[in-house]
Amino acid sequence: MSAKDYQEAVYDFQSIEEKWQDRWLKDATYRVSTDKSKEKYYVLEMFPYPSGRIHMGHVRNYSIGDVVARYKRFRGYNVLHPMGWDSFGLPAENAAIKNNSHPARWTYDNIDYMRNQLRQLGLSYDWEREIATCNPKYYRWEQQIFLEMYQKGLVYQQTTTVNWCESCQTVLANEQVIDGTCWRCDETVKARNMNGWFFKITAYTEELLADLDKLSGWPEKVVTMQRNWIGKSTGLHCDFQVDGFEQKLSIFTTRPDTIFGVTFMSIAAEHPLLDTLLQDNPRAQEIRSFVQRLGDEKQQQSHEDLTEKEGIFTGCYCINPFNGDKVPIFVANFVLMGYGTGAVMAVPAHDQRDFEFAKKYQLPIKPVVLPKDTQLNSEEMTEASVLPGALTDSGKFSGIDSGAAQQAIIDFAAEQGFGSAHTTYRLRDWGISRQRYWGAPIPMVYCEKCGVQPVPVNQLPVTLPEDKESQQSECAPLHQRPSFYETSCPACGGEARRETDTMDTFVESSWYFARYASPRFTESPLNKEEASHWLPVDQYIGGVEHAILHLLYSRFFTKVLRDLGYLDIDEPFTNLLTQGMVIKDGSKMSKSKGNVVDPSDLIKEYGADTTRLFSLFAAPPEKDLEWNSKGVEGCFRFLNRIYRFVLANQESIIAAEQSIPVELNKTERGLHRKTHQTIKRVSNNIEQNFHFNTAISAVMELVNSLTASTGDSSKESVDNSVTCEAVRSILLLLCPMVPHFCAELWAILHNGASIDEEQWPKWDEEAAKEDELTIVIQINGKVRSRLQVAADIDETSLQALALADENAQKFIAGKTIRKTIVIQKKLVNIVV
RNA sequence: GCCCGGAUGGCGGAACUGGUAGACGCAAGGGACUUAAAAUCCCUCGCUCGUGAGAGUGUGCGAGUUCGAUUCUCGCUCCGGGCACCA
Repeated sequence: MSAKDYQEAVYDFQSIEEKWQDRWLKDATYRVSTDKSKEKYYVLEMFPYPSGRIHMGHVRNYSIGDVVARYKRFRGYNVLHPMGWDSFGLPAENAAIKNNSHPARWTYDNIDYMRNQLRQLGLSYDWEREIATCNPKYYRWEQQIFLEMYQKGLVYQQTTTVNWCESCQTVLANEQVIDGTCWRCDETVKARNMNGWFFKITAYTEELLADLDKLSGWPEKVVTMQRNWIGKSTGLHCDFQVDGFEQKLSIFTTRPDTIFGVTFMSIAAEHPLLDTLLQDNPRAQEIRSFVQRLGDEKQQQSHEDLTEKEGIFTGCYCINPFNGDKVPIFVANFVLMGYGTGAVMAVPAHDQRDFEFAKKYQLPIKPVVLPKDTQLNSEEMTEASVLPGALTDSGKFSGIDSGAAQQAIIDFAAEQGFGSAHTTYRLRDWGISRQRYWGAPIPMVYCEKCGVQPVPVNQLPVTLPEDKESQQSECAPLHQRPSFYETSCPACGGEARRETDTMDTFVESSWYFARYASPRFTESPLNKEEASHWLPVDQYIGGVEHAILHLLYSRFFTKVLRDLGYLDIDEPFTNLLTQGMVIKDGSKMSKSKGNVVDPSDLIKEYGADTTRLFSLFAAPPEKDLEWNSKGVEGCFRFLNRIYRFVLANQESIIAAEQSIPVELNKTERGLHRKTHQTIKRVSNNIEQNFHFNTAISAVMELVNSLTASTGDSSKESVDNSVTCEAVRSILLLLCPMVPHFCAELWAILHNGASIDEEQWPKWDEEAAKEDELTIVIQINGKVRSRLQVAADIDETSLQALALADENAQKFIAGKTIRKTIVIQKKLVNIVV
C-alpha cells in the first residue's frame, strides 16, 4: 500500500480489540503474585453492584483506575488491580419477585453479563482474584469476623428506636438516612422500636477522628465530611437539682461560659424524667397531650422542615448550681433525646434557638457575655449574641474572657462535684440487622435455656436457604422459613431458633479490599502475610457519594481487623480519588431522566479505546463530566490520525536507527524537543494529580507537530530516527489510556513484540529545553511587542533589545522611563 | 444557619511559584479534493471599532496590594456539594 492509500483509512477497532482482549485473557497478562523484587502498588476501584449493565459512571471509574494500573506497571511496579462484585442487596430480591426467579440467579446472570462488558473495555484486571460477596465462600469469612467481633465485645444486641423504611421493609443505619428518607428508595423513614445487632463503631470514635489527620492523600472535602459526621464536641456536663424532687437533671453544654445566663431549661418530649415530674402534677393531662402531639408531628414531618419552636411549662423548676437561680423546666420540640443528655440549659441571650423560644414564651433574657465595646440590653436585643467577650453578672467569674472562662467554670464544677468536662459525639453505633433475605445471615442462635449463642466457627457458613417451601416467593425473609431457623442450640443441643436477620450489605464492602490480597484463602478471612504485603490500598478510586458510608465503615473495619490480628495497618486507603459524575443535558445520567448513554453502544460504534479516551479527555477526573457525543468523534478522529500516520510510515519507522544523530536540522530539533517535552508533561500530569485530560492534550500536540513536520514536503526532511522516537513515545504515553490501539501499532512496528514488556519513556531535560524564547515587552504592564531571543541571553542585552524594539519605541517616545523590570525568560516591563 | 468547592470564548476545558489569557478538543465559517456527498487536508475563529496595520476591551461583581492579578487580600452575587433545631 502506498502512503496515499492510508489517507482516509479508518482503523478496525473491533478486530484489534478482540484480538488483544483474547490474548490478555489467554496469557493472563495482568495476573499478579507477590514479588519481593519489585515495589508493590495496589490500585482499586470501588467494586460495582451487579445491577444488570454497566453505565458511563462505571466506564469512567474503571478507565481512570486502569490508566493508573497500566502506568504503574510501565513504571516497574508489581501492580495489584482486582475486580469483584458487591452482590448482596435489595434490587436482586425485587427483580426475583418480579420475574418469579431466585435472587442468586438474577445476580449471577448480571455478573456474567457485566464481566463480559468490563472485558470489552480492556481493563487490566487480575481476573483470577475476582470475588462475589454473595458467595458463601466470601460471606462465611464475614460471619467469622462477626463472631470474633462478638467475642471481643464489639457486637451487641439492643432494642432501640431504629430507622424503618416501609417500602424496603427493613431497618436502616443512621448513615443510610438522607434528609429523613431512605438512601435507596427515597421513602420517608419512620421511627420504630426493634431489637437488632450493632457494631460498636463508637469504640473507635477517637481513633477514627484522630487518624483523619493521617489521610493527606484524601480530598480535604471527604476528610471534613467524615469529621463533621463524627461530630465531636467538648464542654461541660452538669447536674441541676430539680426543685422539690430527689432527681437531678443532667445537661451538656459547649458554652459553659454562659451558664450564669440560664433562664430556663428545655427537655426532650421523650425525656425519662418527665414521668416523675408529672406525678401529682395538676397539669399532667395537658402536658401529656402536648407531648403526644409532638410525637405525632415528628412521625409525619420529614426531617428537613424546621418546625416552629414550641414548648410547654412543666410546672417544675430546677436550681442552677452556680448561682442558685430557680429556673422553669419546659418540654420543647427542638430538643433531641438522641444527642447529649436530652436536656438543654437555655441561655436565650447567647443562643439563637433559646432566644426565639424565650421571645415566644416571654421568658427572661439575661446577657452574661459582653463582646468588646458593646452593651447588651435584653429589651433591645433582636437576636442572640454569640460573639466572645468578657463575662458579666457571673459571680466570681465576672470580668474573665469568655474563652478562658470555659475551662475555669468546668474546673469549678468539678471541684464542687456537680459537673465535669465532657465530650459528646454525633456518631452512633452501626445497626447492621436487616430483615431481608438476600444478605449474609447473622450467625447467632437463640436458645430458651442458654439464651443467645454464637454459631461455632466450625459450623460456618450459615448459608441462605434455597428451598422452595416459602409460600410467598423464593426470597421470603428468613423468619418465614422454618427449615432455616429451626436448629439446635450449640451449647445444650436443645431446640433453638436461628437469628433470621441478615447483615447490612455495607458490611461486605467494608473489608473486600483486604480479601483481594488472598481471595481463595481457606483457613481464615485473611492470609496475614499476603494482606500485609499488599495493603494498604495505594490508590482507591470511586464516587464521592461514598464519602461517609462506605469509607467510614471500611476505616472502622480496618481497625477492627487490625485488633483481631489480621492486619497491621491503621488505615485502608492511602490515597483516595473521588471522581465526578457523568452528566448529560445538565443532569446526572439516569434511567428516570432518560438521558442514559449505553457504553455498549459506544463500544460497538467507536470501540473501547475511543470510549475510554473520551471519558478521560473531557474533564479532569474529580470534576463532573459533561457528555458530548461530538467529542467522542473527535477522540476517534485523533486515534485514526495516528493510525494512518503509523501505517503510512511503517517501513521507514521500522528501518530507523534507534539513536538520534548528533547534528539535527531545525525541524528535527523541533520534533525531538517536542517529544521530550511531551514525555515530561504527560509523566507530570499523571504523577501529580491524574490530570489525564491535559496529558492527552499534550500528546495531541505532539501528534500535530509530528504530522506537520513530516507531512510538508516544502520543509526540511526529518531523519527517520526522530520520527521513530516520536511515534514510539506517542504509543507508550497513550498506552495506559488506549491499550489495544497502542499494543497493535507497537506490535506492527516491533515485529509482534508486546508493548506490556516496555518501560515508561524517560525525558532528556537537555533535549526538552527551548533554544529560542519569546520574550514579551510590556509598557506599563500592557503587552506591546514580542521578541525572539536566544535562550541563554543575559539580562543587560535583553533590556537593551527591548528598549530598542520598534513597537516599544512608539510607546516610549517622548516619555521618561521610570523603571524597567526584567524577568528572565519571560518579559521586560518598561514603566513610563 | 454552619462547613467545603466552583464561576475563564458558542461549548468541554488549559494557564508552572503573580509574568504572552483562551493550550487541546468540540461546534461554527471559508477553501482544496469530489459529478455530488461523506471522509480527509488547509485557513479563520473572545468581544468592539477598523479595509488593513492596529487600537480598545476582556477570566461572575466591587474594591485593594503590585511595575504587572484568572492567580494574592477584603467585601458581595450566583451555582454545586455536605451537615443541620447537635445544646
